[in-house]
Amino acid sequence: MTARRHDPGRRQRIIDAAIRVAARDGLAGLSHRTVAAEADVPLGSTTYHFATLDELLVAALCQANEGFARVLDDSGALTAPGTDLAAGLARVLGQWLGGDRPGAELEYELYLAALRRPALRPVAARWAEETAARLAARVDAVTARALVALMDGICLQVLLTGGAYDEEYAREALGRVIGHGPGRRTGDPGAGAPGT
Amino acid sequence: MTARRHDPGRRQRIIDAAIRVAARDGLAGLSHRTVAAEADVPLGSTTYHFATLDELLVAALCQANEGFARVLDDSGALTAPGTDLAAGLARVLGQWLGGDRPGAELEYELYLAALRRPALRPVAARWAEETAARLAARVDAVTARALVALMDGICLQVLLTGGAYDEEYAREALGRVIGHGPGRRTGDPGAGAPGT
DNA sequence: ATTCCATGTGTACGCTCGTACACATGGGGT
DNA sequence: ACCCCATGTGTACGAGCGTACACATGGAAT
Repeated sequence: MTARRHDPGRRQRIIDAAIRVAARDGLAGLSHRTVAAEADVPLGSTTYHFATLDELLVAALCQANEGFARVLDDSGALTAPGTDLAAGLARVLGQWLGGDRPGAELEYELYLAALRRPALRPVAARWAEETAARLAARVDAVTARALVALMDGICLQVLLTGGAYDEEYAREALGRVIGHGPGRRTGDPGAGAPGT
Repeated sequence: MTARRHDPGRRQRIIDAAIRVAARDGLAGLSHRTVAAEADVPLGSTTYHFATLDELLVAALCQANEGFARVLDDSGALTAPGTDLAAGLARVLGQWLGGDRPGAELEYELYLAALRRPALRPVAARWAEETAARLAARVDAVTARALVALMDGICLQVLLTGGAYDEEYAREALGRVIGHGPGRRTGDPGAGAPGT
């Protein structure tokens, strides 16, 4: 296992190169050759470590999935029981979408690729489950699932339509999903007034 | 303009063929040649009517977008003021996802392609706006936007993870988003109990 | 010391692709 | 009647692709 005679980090460097290529040119621009060029390794090396592109995509998606999870964990929105969860999640989404837009687009493109590539589905499903599990520290399981779905949908609309992210709108929508569950109420039922 | 000497429906037939190809093999399998073969027209004809693949995608997405809209309209969920909107929407999603799964996957794949193809973004944005506008007949604008996002996220998770669609869960989540707004309350706050 | 094989490297084949281009044809404006 | 050009058709070219394969190399097992 420890035997990597010449280039111990070769495999990892290929994955990193694939992520850079996909972030720059999209999944459409990802091929054994482009990755090999980006990683500065010969073509045969990429085909040796990842016989098929799907294998490489799975490895890249697994690695990219950690991006949002890290932002979520670092935010402390889940660990502080007294805080407003909806506001915390809305802020996390803003950080993620605003901080590294190309990276966010890449993560989402890899995630969405599961629609047509069955090999990626288990990885995508695992990401959704793990995110829901993190949220389950603050709310019940059904609410957690719904929150993941809503966050997915909000991100989707921002990234797809190219529109700006509206944190206050996100907070309001997330708050409604949390509101009826056993999670903390924001304490002001009038916040979601129909007027506006 | 009315001048279509030999094959008046040529352009439309190419769009239809593109949709069939994309539904069968995915966007990755869509090319001028595959579309030409499916439509039974020579290669040059597809390049003549759609100089670039993006043009063809835009035309296909515009046409595919009508799929969900039709299901939504036919359901009557929006036109009957006295009914439970959340339940109606949940049922519509079930019909759409269960009725023509390949068609639904195609619609979503085209929709999601807007992430990397700016040419598709206006079309994707228009779909979201129009859907929200339809919902605005029953709820306020903010709620309508949130409902679209949540429906997007729910469909996404079903299609991406390959899991089954849970209509009762969808009804509950949609109901919470509507609940705080001017829409009808379901009247049973205990429905979202953490137990199940 | 010798052997073995996981790993690394270079090259070639056949395929599909987008694009370009030359030519055919016939309806519509003149 | 005539010509024009939008439309239709066939073919070719160069590029990039996945894949396969033959060969190089040097730790590790013996």
